[in-house]
Amino acid sequence: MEQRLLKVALDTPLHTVFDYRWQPATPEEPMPAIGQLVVVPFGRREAVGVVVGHADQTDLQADKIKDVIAVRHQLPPMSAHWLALCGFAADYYQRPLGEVMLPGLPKNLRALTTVALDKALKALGRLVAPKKTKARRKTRADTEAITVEAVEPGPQAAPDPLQLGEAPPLNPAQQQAVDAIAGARGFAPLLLYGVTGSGKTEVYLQAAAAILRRAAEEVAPGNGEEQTDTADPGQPAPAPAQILVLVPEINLTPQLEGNIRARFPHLNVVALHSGLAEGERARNWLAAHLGQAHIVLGTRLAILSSLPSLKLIVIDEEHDPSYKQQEGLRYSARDLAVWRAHQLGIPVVLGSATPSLETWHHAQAGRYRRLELRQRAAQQAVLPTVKVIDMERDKPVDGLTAGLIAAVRKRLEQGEQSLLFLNRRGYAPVLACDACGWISNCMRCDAFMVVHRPERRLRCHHCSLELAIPRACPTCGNVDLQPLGRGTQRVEEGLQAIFPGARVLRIDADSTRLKGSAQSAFDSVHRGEVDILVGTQMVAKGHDFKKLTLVGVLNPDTALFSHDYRASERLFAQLMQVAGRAGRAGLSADGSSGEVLIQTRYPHHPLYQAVMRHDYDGFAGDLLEERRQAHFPPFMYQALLRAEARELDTALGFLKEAAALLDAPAITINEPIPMTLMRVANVERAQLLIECPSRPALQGFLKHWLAELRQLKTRARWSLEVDPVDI
DNA sequence: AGCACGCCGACT
DNA sequence: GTCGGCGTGCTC
Repeated sequence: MEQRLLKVALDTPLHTVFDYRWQPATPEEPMPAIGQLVVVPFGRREAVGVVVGHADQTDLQADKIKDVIAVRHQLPPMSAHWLALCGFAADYYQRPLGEVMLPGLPKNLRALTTVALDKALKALGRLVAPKKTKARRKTRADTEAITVEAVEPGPQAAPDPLQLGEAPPLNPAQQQAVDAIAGARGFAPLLLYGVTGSGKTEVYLQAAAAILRRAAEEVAPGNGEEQTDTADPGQPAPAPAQILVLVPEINLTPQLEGNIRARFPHLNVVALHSGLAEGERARNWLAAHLGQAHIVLGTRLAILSSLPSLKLIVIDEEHDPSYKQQEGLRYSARDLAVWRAHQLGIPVVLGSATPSLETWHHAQAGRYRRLELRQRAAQQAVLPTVKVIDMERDKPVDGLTAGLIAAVRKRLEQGEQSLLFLNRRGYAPVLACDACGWISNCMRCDAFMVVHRPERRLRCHHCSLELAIPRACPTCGNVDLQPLGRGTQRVEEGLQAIFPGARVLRIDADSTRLKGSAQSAFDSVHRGEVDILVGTQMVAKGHDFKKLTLVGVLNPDTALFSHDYRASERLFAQLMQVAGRAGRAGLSADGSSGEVLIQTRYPHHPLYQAVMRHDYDGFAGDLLEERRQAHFPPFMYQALLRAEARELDTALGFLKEAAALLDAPAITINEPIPMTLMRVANVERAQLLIECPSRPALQGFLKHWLAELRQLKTRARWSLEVDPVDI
């Protein structure tokens, strides 16, 4: 019997694919290929799905099967590799296939009409062509300037589209890294381990250049001659190779995007992240899918994009927590990148000054090759001096010790910039009544409402409930309510009082709520219009402030005693990262290197001691040993079953039932426990941790267990997270 | 998840 | 008499 049925993946939480009948509209219409997008009726509505298989029979009753409505023939089908990637992610994270495949597609491709899709396709056929001619014109001008002394190129010679912007010379360690990446054959996971400012970006750029160049030579051995016979003038030629560069947050790394575009002026570089407008996102996604884009620079979601000629994946700041999606399909873009590279047999570069312990462990075990950059690449730049200020001896006033104030004053006098880092936004984390003990609890969450003084509001950072700051205590009427502790707003206020003439700027989620305001804030720092910058982790990433020579860390101690065993790993990375902001451009006016001052009550804590020595190796070694002994990741694989309900007992009851359901050797099912933040927005939450030293054994168990769980009748909403990061 | 159907309370 | 609450059930 002829194959007339299509297996279609749809974006629904149902763990199945759906069968549809296909009838050609005309006798010539070809059967939709696997990977093709189709429109199908689904329940009362219509939906776009992906064809994942062909069949000629089904168990379903014939009258239940509906016809495919339309086939998106104008789009080439998704590649077998992309389908395999989605299949892996669906299996691994225990989610339906359609939930992996479809939410990652731009909305314009999932629309029921093709208007936006056709517009984007048309724009790509047109937009890229003029861009190319423009680039060529520029090339010709460059060539003329250079060829005055060089050999005159033949009049017919086409300009080399791979001609690159000027690349600075590499130091030996960088050169070795580039050679290792570009020279890799087959799957090659490489850890590029180098402190901030050691020139990792240059390694990415030159390795990318080498790979693109080699691919171009393989495609056209005739030394840059164009294949004119097959080329369709309206359709740009596919890129000989594609490079995917992942960054944690694109808005915080505009410099990288600028560097890539400047280095590869003749290549098609596209961005993929959630901040793009729909039209642009669709165009960029299509440029990648059609093979037109040479370089895709994106956030974690870009790992699920279609890249038919992918030859290299780079993950910058691979340790960054934002590579883990924290809702829906809770995937790790870093882990999927490694899988993808493995499946394609290509190199994947994991870059970091403070690698995740998982990656470090792989490198130590020899599974990942370690490439090390020991020195800062800029000639005068040296590592900043890190010191601790003992808050027991130098008591802070308004959160600032005399030592830190003196250091800031010195930088002011030298006309240099200071950055004060504090991971707490708002004015004060809690408002309290001295008289009766009332504190500003959120009425919907187990959390305090944070004082926001400029807005004169109390805000819950978990459910975003807002109230005006009460004028008097709601329980006893006392008018003297005290803000306890301090956030960035209060530090900003304190600094203004201490340094009345200084220009203080606060950068945090509150001050940059408006679109584009973060960029303009950073620009004003770059222009030297700011003396003292106060900020949360937003300021720790990416930015290279030339005049910044002092970094003060106000009170990082809380992370030392967190119940989350990953807190110290994160704190170390954060301190190293923010420390890297100091003195990137070179020496301070007084001849010293950049300076980092950490205010703490525990100056002898091993974590701070390691930061002072810039000793990631030692710190990571100790931490890994602790993890080994405590049977924590990366020596243990975990999954977390979460449940939430209006009543805590409903959630706990479900988890207890789940825990009793199946037993398996080597699988540890812990006691269900209420979550640290038990109640959010009036929903009670609890969780159950499952552990196993073998990843395949855990995977096998989860598959059966979840099938059973789906049979349970419960009022609790539940979800499973594989490889959880926040426990 | 959507989006239906379905069966009980307060409104014009 | 209708609007609408969200419980239950289905989607090829």
